[in-house]
Amino acid sequence: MRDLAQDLLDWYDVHARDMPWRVPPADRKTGVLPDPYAVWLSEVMLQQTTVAAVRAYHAKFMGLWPTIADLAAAEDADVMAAWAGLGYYARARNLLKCARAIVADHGGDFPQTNDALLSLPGIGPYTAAAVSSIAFDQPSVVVDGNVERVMARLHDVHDPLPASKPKLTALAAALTPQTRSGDYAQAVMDLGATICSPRNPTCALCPLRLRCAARAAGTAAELPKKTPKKKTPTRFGIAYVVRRTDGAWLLETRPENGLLGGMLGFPTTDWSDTPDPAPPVDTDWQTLNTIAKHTFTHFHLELTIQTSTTDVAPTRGHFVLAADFDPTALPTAMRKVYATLRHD
DNA sequence: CAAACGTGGTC
DNA sequence: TGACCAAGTTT
Repeated sequence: MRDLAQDLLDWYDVHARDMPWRVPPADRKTGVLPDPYAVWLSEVMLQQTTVAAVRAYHAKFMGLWPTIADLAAAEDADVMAAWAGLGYYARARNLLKCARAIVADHGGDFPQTNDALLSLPGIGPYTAAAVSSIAFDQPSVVVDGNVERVMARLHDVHDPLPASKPKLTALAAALTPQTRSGDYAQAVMDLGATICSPRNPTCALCPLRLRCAARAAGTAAELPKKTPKKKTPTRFGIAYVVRRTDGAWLLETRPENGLLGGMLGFPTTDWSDTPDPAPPVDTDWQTLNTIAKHTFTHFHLELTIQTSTTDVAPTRGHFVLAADFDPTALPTAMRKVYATLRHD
């Protein structure tokens, strides 16, 4: 009886998705492996993020910092600015920590084993397995959202996530081959991203359809089950937009930890049900008619915008000359505040 | 272990 | 409009 993994690899040989950080299966068969730096960068960017969103950022980072030594030597603010808009900013902070640790502790060479990678900042179970298998062909067990879904359907597992994760991981481990490990990891994820998709899976085209338990039971589309989430609350705040009389903008680098940590933005109040006003300058304020709205993972935010022009020294933040102000270096929530200024 | 942590696309 | 979803990690 043919191996499930072999069926998947045969499918991947024909249907592998094209990505700039990848080496196609035909080339991998001749012994060519991808640049581990490019693979690691892609995997961190791909955490909870679509391939479509990652492509441009990956190209930008590889252009600005072609090697891990270049990235390790970069300024924090430049890296955070380049990451702006991609989200989950702790990833960018940990990306730098990881690059510097590899340069300082590993001579600039990527660790090749799952366990060694796991000890680095921003590298958890998924990323350690992905990098060790894709960049070094180690037989690590890669379990991401795609693999969870494929395993849940293949074995018709109805227990809800995240409680069922250990069971799905064990099923994935039983299927992981000892050879072509990198291709296999990418094959399962490609299958989950295309054929075995969350909604309307195209089972008729699936290389595993004849041995899929959920396909037989007619339950594929409703798996994996997930425990229901709470509905997202709305929080409120004030964003302060201060211009100096020479046109300079008052901006503030947010604290390392917490929401939008380490990112540049306009000074704001805290974000809560009833925020305390916290203007960064003692001056007269004008309130805009339009409210900037933005949704984060776990709450909606409605920001009232107050503006002023003053040369009074602020109590927090720093002025950035108009010529040096780049709105694309702001996270999306702050870009919406900026965009509101000209449309209000 | 549950919660925090972004964003853009889709239904 | 709103809820769900995407190659998770950290605390």
